[in-house]
Amino acid sequence: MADTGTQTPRERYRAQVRAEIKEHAWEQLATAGASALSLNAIAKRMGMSGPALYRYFASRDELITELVRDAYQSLADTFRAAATPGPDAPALAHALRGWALRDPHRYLLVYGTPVPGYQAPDDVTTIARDIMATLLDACAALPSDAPATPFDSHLEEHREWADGHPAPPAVLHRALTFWTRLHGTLSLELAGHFTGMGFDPALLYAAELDALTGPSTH
Amino acid sequence: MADTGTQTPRERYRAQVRAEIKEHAWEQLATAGASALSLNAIAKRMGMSGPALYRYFASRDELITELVRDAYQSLADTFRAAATPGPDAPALAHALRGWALRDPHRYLLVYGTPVPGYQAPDDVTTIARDIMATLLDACAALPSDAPATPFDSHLEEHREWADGHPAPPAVLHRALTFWTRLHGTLSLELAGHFTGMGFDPALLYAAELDALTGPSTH
DNA sequence: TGTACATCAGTGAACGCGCGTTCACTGATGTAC
DNA sequence: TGTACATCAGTGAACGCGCGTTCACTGATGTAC
Repeated sequence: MADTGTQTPRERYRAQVRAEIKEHAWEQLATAGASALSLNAIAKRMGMSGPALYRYFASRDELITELVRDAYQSLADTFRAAATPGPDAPALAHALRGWALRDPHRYLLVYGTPVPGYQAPDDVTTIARDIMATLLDACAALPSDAPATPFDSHLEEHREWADGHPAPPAVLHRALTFWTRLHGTLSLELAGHFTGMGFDPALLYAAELDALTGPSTH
Repeated sequence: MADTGTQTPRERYRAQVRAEIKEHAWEQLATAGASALSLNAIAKRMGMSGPALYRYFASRDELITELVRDAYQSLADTFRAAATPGPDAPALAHALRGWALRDPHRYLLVYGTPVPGYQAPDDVTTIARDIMATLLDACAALPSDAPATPFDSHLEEHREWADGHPAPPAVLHRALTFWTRLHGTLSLELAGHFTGMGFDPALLYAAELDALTGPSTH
């Protein structure tokens, strides 16, 4: 990630094995679920002995933390890329859904049922704020015609989470709404609650997006 | 649940112990998470030996299935109670949030990250449809002024999930939207994604409800 | 270019643990005559 | 009311398993002179 140029061969090898461990971890996450993640199983699938992994991760918890961090970072990168041509809420929405469907377990590691007792490290919060900032930019660029609601004034007094972003409360509200509505359809879809219902989840998602941005953008 | 009158003492005792096991299971679910549910641990906390529980549940999976079923049924009952004075969407919304906050792990067992490989039994689907029916009734009673969307016509052709309910597509759409939006804020709140953000999740939830029903109902 | 030494990846054995589940058994509770 | 039998709740031992993690060790890779 940083300083790739001045790596010694040993450092490069370490980074490579670490990455390979994480790849196997993702695989295992996808097939067996988050709580079944086992260092021994990963080692076995890599053709190594169990204790060998302790050269690369101090504990199982550290590996999970790393996976969570990577998941957040990957979403932040995806968002940033979707917003590079300029702030664009529909583009963010599509990027979010694509990112989630590409690897549902990565999405669930971030937004799924929290692991009891697990505490996300500080830098994850930083990345989360970065994601929110991109979203706020996009919502600020949206044409605004919605009337002010009581919740808007509540937000005016509780805007620390916007991290200094100059958006007016209506935009803060819209960003939150954007976030919760898309997450609502997406998480129900990923949890399988729409299977067997007949309709196309993608269209429901698109309908929610339209309601948020105005049908004109479609 | 059924036939309580003609129970023999032995049957009554069985039912009692089964209930006690489930209570301990919920407790353990709340403290250790869904995947850490252990028959042995439950038995120990009840002052029994591990194998004793096999008189009451054929396996760990059967116990979990029973918990899932109970969770669905309890939501269905809550919904039905909230709709007894008459179909009332805001009442359902408040009932849903109350039900979720009263026991977050029960909510998460239904709507959280799905356990890989776990397949819900058929009667759960039946209960889920019952819940949806109550919601459809409430949405049908709501004043309707929204313009028809492209998704509405898609729903017109994919309405099997409404299980014969005569609601027009706009109502189907509204019911789905009701469901996904409330779930969106609720699940993010329960997963802790709003902690440290400053605003009051209850107000965001109320704002979403207002947007769904029109501010007049508040 | 060669030798001595330090670094470090990986191994295998071991520890203690808890899990789900089976099995043969004991002892109490209920039933039939 | 009393005896013989069937039912069934619960026990303790056992099986096999996989887990996270530690430890002392081997052997290869890099570094310093």
